[in-house]
Amino acid sequence: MKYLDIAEVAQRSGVPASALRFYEEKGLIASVGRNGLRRLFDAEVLDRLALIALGRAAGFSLDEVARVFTPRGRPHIDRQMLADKATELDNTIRRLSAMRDGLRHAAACSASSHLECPTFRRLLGAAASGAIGKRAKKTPAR
Amino acid sequence: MKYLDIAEVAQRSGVPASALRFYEEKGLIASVGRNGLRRLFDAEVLDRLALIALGRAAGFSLDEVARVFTPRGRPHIDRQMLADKATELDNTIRRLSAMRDGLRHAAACSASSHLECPTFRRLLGAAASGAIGKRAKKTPAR
DNA sequence: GCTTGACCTCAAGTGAACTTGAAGTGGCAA
DNA sequence: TTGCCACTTCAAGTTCACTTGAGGTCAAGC
Repeated sequence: MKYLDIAEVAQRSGVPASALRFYEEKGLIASVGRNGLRRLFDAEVLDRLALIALGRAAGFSLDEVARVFTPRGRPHIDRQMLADKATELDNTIRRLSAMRDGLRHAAACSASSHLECPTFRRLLGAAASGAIGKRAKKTPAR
Repeated sequence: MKYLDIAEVAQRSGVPASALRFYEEKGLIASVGRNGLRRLFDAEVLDRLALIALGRAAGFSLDEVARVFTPRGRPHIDRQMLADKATELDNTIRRLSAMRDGLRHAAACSASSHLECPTFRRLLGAAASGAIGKRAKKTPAR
């Protein structure tokens, strides 16, 4: 069988070598051996990395991914966990939709100052009260 | 007129005093004077804080809020900026919706291993390819 | 007048997820 | 055999948004 060296995994997965080493240290992935100093990975690691990317995209922290997605060895994913995460995403989506609508309105609104626009003020109130309270964030590009 | 001391602002806005000092240092808010050592704030600061919360909820960093939301003194919000942010939110929402659907499916899917489920693998592919690539994150509760 | 304690400043710490740098190693081409 | 250089390790640095801690001040109540 053909093993992949870290550069190849990095290239195929788009995950930098430094991150791969970091993931290995964290127990998220495992190398199958070495060629001299160099780590060798099984091609399966690519699935694993995809799974990690998926978890991260769904809002799991790396620690959560480590705990939830890979209890031991082969990934064995808890269906309830997935359903819960889906529900959580639903709430996030609802919040963001409200935000988007508010922003859209504010952008189109003709009030001289946004602070005078009732819709904007409602948004403001929601944001202040924490009814929105959470936020959408982009991953630092990678 | 009545000025608010930092504890009052903290209490009314829900933003801890330490964060208020931090915001002042960053130029996001300004105190109008002192009573002895103690900062005094105009009640207007509450609007400002709501605006900051709104910006953060919409995905702006504090630096962005400082630049975009308050070019100088009174907030003067760029409508184009708002529209852009709304569009960005739209994309985020679309991505998250896809994620949610995928998770939902995976949770219900009967394939023995998620890795054998075609829908799950498609999700995996999307996550790996960066088609999803960004993530939703919660603000640390506050 | 004196104590109290909420506020002050400034520096350092936190946590997540990596990246960067310095110094070292070893497989492979010439 | 030599030398290259992509890889290695380990420690420290980075960014964001704050929080925490130590040591200090002062308006107000008794």
